[in-house]
Amino acid sequence: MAIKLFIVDDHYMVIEGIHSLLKDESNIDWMGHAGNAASCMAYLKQQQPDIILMDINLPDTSGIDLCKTVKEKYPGIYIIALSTFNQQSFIEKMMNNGASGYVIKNATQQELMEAINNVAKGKQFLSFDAALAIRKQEKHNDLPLVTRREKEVLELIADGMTNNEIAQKLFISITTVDTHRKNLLTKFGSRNTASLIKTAMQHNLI
Amino acid sequence: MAIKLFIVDDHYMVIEGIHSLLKDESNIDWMGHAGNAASCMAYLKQQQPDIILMDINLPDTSGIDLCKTVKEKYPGIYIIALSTFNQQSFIEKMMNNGASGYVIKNATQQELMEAINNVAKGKQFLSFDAALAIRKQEKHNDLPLVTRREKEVLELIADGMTNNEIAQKLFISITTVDTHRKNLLTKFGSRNTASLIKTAMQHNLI
DNA sequence: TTTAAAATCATGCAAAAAGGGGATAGGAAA
DNA sequence: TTTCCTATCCCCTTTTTGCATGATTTTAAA
Repeated sequence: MAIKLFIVDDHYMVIEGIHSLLKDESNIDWMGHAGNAASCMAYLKQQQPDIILMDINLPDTSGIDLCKTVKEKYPGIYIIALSTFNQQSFIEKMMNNGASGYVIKNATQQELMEAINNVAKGKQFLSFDAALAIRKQEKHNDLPLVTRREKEVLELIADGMTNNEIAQKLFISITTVDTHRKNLLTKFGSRNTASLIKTAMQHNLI
Repeated sequence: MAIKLFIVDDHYMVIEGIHSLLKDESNIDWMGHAGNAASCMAYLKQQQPDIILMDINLPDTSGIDLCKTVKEKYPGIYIIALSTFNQQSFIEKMMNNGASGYVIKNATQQELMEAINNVAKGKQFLSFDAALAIRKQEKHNDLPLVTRREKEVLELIADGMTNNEIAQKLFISITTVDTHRKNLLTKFGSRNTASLIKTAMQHNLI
């Protein structure tokens, strides 16, 4: 029985590339493609594939959110995340949202087929590079753990507010805001606000 | 006479996609591909294509830098930038570095061929979306114009250095650094360093 | 070559942040 | 229960910024 495959990606060249890679595979039933989250959901109302290859960057909703939505409504569909980047945070988020695999867009035909076949059997599959990225992240876990309140304060700092203004906005004392600020500096290993904001943004925390 | 075409892109699926799109075109001579800047330069020592389709994001050097290098050594080769994003800054940088065209990766076969044919004749070509992005940017030019020195100072600020340290590093007076800082704040309309760094990063200036 | 912009330098003051030291209360986990 | 974490609060000192208001010299463009 052929595996029914559907693709969500806004890049025509990528769709064409995958199609070209898989067109000679007898056990793949190419169902078509969608260029954004909305038309993907519309398609799923009509037909359900076995596996969706889903790009992380979509023009409307992000692939990460779409993945969650699809899995909620159609838990039987397996999803393989597609991405240009093997960024730990993306991989994690997709897997947490129910994806069964993660393949980087420079994967070979063999790698892609391996991913599809594994996932079709209910297994998980991570690209070699993706697995590497995850392991690297596990080793030196350098993204600081900020608490809810700290993140809140961090965002207000980034918006240009002073401790005083933040204190008024959050109905807490200036000294409390100052403490959070100091803790943020310590956690990020930053010397001052400027480098704090920079590294926080690099970690996508703002 | 067929147009000799070479591709630099680190994503196998994209290469396969383009290959698939162009394989039936009689006036395209597919010369092969490179997955990074280094192997592209190595290839060019042996043979020179007429046109290079060049991805902006490469694993080693960025496509923006590679474009400049190639045009310096082989000014006769036309370069078409390939990108997932139609970000004004990327488009501008590539064109400034000698690229003749900019095509987004969701371009159709027709659009791609139009780009190649135009560029082969020495003309310029921008994807519809890319042209739109450029025009949009020209209209409400909200990204502040920072001078070389200001940008230099900005980056050092983002690295957590104080005015004093920056002054020592750049061999200028503290008051000069302070002036640059003030001008940056004014240009960005920021209230303080925190929001300055945030908006600067959002504009990809850091 | 004239003009405009960029880069350089200065003084003084008020506001804010950085860095040091602590303290208390509540909740979750061990 | 005790320990750890989070969130809250306070005092003090020094450093750094932010803001105002000036000026001179390169450098680039018209």
